[in-house]
Amino acid sequence: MLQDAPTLTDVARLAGVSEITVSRVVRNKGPISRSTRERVQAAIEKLGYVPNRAAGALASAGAPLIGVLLPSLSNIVFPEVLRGIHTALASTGYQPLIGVTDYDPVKEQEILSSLLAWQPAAIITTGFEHTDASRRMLSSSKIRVAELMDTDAEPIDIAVGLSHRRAGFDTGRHLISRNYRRFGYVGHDWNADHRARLRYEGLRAALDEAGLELKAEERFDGPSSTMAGRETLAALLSRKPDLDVVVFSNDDMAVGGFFHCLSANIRVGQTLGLFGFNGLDIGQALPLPLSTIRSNRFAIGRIAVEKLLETGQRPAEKLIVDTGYEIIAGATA
Amino acid sequence: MLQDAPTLTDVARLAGVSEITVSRVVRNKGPISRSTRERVQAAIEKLGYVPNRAAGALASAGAPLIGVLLPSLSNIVFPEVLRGIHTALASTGYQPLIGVTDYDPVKEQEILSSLLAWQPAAIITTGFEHTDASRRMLSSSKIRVAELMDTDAEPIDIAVGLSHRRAGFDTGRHLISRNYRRFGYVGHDWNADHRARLRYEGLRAALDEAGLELKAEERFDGPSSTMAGRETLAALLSRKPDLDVVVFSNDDMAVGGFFHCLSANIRVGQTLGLFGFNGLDIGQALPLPLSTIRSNRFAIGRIAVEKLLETGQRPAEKLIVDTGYEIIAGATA
DNA sequence: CTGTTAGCGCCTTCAT
DNA sequence: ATGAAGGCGCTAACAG
Repeated sequence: MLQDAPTLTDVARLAGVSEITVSRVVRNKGPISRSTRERVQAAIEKLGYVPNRAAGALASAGAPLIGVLLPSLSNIVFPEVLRGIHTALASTGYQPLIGVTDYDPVKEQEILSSLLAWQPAAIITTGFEHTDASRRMLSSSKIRVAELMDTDAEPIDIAVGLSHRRAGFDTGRHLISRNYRRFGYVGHDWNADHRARLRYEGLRAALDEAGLELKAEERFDGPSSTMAGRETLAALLSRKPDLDVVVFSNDDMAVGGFFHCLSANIRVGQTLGLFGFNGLDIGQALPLPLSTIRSNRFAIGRIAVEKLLETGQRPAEKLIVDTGYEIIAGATA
Repeated sequence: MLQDAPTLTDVARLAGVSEITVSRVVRNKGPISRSTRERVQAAIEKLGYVPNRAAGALASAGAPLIGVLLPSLSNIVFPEVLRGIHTALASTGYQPLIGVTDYDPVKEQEILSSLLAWQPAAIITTGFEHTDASRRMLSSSKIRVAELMDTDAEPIDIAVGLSHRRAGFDTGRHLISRNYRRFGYVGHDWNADHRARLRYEGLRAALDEAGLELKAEERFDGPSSTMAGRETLAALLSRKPDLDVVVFSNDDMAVGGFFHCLSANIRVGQTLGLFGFNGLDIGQALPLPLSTIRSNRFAIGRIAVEKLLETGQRPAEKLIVDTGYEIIAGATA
């Protein structure tokens, strides 16, 4: 801590006012005459006073913090959500307190309880998969809660995201309309990534509707990565070489698939179509821009914060904000 | 906040002991008899008691928080450092409080002061470029401070990172030993990214020592990205086609350069060598693994936390931990 | 527009 | 091994 950090009392004494007056100036709250405000501000600067947030939080039963629970920092998607959160928070005086759950609801519960111990103004979490205890903590508290990424279930308070099922469905529809018929799928571990599974199911539904089927699928047993995409596509094609398009669980995997095609001399977009999900920059910088779906990750984070801070009280109505998605036609499918 | 959250008092009453006894059980501190501990723990579970951290922080003049200042979340390097920090923190009871500075020392200073307001146990920040005011806040407080990424200057307390100047120098040496002579350089904005500039200077020094020079260089005016690397290499080669190797400010840029070569039918590793910095997964998943240097970003975050928590007091001696780097020979240079 | 009073929930210090 | 008293720095609620 700061050594001998000055307190409200010190400032008040120097400015010749009471503590509460300084407090009001600091928080910019309540009516203060121009002259006292200036006197107080001078004293604050002179002493280099910085309010003690712990004291403030205790006295007002609430901290200017937003608890943020992310499943992972390895998947670039979540740093981007976090960037959106940070951007929206920048001018508000709130700060994010971050926890990483490793896609584990039990770990989420532990971290949640330690975040709640700070009496944050709101909690931002990911998806709808929580333990009963987490759900209870969140419901019995009255703080605002945003569940991000997904809109395919009923939120506790606010949901911000997109329908992954529909995104998968539209992927299928889009590719069918481009005359692809022999579909393959390359995925990663979806016990962890529930939303990848929803997209897969949407894809299957679209194929079904058109009387088509997945000719082959292969799932890497681990998190998504470029290397995993590369190796898993290789494995898929060695089993089933005559596919005309492969849908990947996300762009990381698809970019890896693209690299495999380069190595194996497969003409992407002609012999074989490739389709991703997310619309990452890397995919669009490829020699052939990746065909994919843009999920609006930055917007998800930003909008979540905006909605959460609109009202301190949880409204009667649950709110679902669909941030949508767009198909990026690209050149790989 | 939790509605009617139970307090120490409630637990104490239920367990038939005094508050301080409960406090001791919760913090696992001081002598407690087996039987009272169990009685108290039962009461805690029964009530679902969660300690109020704000009150704890106020009473003990210090919060179980680590302030973390990162320049950016867009550059994958920093989420990886953060991952290391999180991993090391996981079992300690400390939580990270994160601020993003956008490479702006003034913004850093503002965020620093608001982090310090929580009385954190330590501050982790990036590089050595701080405002005088920041430096004063950090010095006059007695809390531990780690400055990450870099070891090319004197730290306030602890530095954890690598010498970017030497990394640049070794890049030059390595490429010269592989008989490259006609060097080009593709960079990004180094007003923001000071360390990219150090690597550049190291490279120049190595060339100098060998009686060589940079035949051409081009810097993108903005942050590094795959697309920037792609376009900037194209620009460089259109001006100066007869280079035999190009060094990039980092892997993102180099991967973009690789993509340009694919599009322009330049045979990488034969007609033209490419060299990056960081050792990102994406570079190693390319059809030709990228020649680059592995910086140990995860380790930097992890070690910083370990060292910071070793002692609460700042030791007399400043500590510099060199996490080193390795040349990844790769296949592109 | 400014001040007084009374805690917020916990921990430190000292006693027993 | 346990407890009593007091205060950390701030703010809510009310007065004036």
